[in-house]
Amino acid sequence: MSEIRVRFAPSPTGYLHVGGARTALFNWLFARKVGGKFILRIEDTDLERSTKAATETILQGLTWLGLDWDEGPYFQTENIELHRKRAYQLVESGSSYRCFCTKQELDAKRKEAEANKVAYKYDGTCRRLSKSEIDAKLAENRPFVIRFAVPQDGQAVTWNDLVYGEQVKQHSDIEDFVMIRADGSPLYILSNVVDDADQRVTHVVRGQDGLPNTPKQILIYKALGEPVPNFAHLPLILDNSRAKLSKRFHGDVVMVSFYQERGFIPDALLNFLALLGWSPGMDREIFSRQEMIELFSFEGVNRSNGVFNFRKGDERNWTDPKALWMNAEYVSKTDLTTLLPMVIEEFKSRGMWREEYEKEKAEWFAKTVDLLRARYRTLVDFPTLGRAYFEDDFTYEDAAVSKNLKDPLLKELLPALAERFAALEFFTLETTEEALRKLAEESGIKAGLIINGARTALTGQSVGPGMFDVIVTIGQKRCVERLKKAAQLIS
RNA sequence: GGCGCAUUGGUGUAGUCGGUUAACACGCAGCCCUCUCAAGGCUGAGACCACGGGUUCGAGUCCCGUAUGCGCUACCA
Repeated sequence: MSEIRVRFAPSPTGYLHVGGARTALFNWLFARKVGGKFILRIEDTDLERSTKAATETILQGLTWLGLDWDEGPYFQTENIELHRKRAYQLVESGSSYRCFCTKQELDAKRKEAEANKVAYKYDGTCRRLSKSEIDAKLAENRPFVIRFAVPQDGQAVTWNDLVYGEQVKQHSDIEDFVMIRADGSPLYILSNVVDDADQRVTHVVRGQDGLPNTPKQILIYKALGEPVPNFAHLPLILDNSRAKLSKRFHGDVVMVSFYQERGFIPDALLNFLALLGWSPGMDREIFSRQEMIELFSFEGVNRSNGVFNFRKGDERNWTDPKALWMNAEYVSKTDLTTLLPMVIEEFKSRGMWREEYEKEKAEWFAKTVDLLRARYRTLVDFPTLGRAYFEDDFTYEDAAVSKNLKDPLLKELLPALAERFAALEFFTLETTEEALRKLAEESGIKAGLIINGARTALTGQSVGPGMFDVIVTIGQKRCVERLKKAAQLIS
């Protein structure tokens, strides 16, 4: 059994989007599972639209996701000579031919067919050209394209798609497609096959939009005398109105880089993407990379298109709620030692990182992250929602202030609490709680009033971890200062 | 228009060879816990398995048709 080889072959015409990431993921999972090779090939033959920046973005995205490739990146443009050579080889062998029809002629025929409501298919005019006719046109320097001569034998192309099962396509339904343009450049349909053959790809795993041109490609493989690879087509990802996901319409949510910016953990995104179109067939949804690798199979891939459940303009659910939930799971369940570097990175990129966090306050930092994580959904939440735990210049949320700092009694109580906190010799969960409850008791009011008032005074928010954890985390000195300061907020 | 693929609650999915009160998760609602919460616990609503015919004692599961959606239909990739 020879080596199994798969490839991810994006065209560098933009960012890496979630659909592409999922295709890459499935290729990667399969390769890792069977001990094969995962190849990266950049299909940059569309010179007009391909950019160096897009290639960078794609590589960066895959790297961030941890989808490491074993070979490449290969660039399709570097192989153009081979593509051309192979096409001419087919002309020699008679399975392809030069077509001198002009675009204008073809357009006219297409229009006519449309007007008559007949399916347009190239009529094979040039396929019937005699040797002398061809030589004559060549002598006149007439431009030509190279078309594949689809067998007219009433047979069909068949293959067993690993996801979609047995497929049959009649030769008569396939037109003599163009492989080489008049300017001599190869088309995707050809380049793709030649590169896959050249790179000895054994399994073509790609989006379902590649399904219709698979028969054509199989025809090319056969004419070239190359082994036909296995094909596995993946369902597409649509939006909730069943339209294709696009940057133009949906904005940044389709870009992998956006998830990185918004604080996603790569494993969480991968986990979510994997389940969008694949299921290991069990009542579990959280899988580590290793588990996904072990569990992956094409039989588990769904055949119907998946819906990316996201609504524009919902700030809280800025992407599919399930993706957010999954990321939250990862944020709160990932080993702290694994999570910490990611959080630290987040602080660094926001200029909130301090030397002491990796020295004398390293333990404090880790504990604080651990305390906050259960309520956070993304990495970004730590420096933003959690700002008050790390910086003194946090903001008081209006809603929190009006909810918890309403009672005039607090104007006296908060400073009083500050006094008692300041007097504490040991600042612990127990001592702070005792001090606070005692104050409440002596004042004849419910502890909750002071607790919630303190919450907003200390963090600017109305939600958070258990209050005494918050108090101890923020520390004696800062608690005292903030309690005094907050009293001024009360009218 | 032609060719192809698909169709289980709002979303993602499970339902091997036809016999289940159609399962799980997200989301949603309510309740509990509690010093708060977007955290945790519990409960619930929500699917006549697209529709119509068959086959069968019995179909989400098999067959045919229809509808709908999506893809392809380029000298784009």
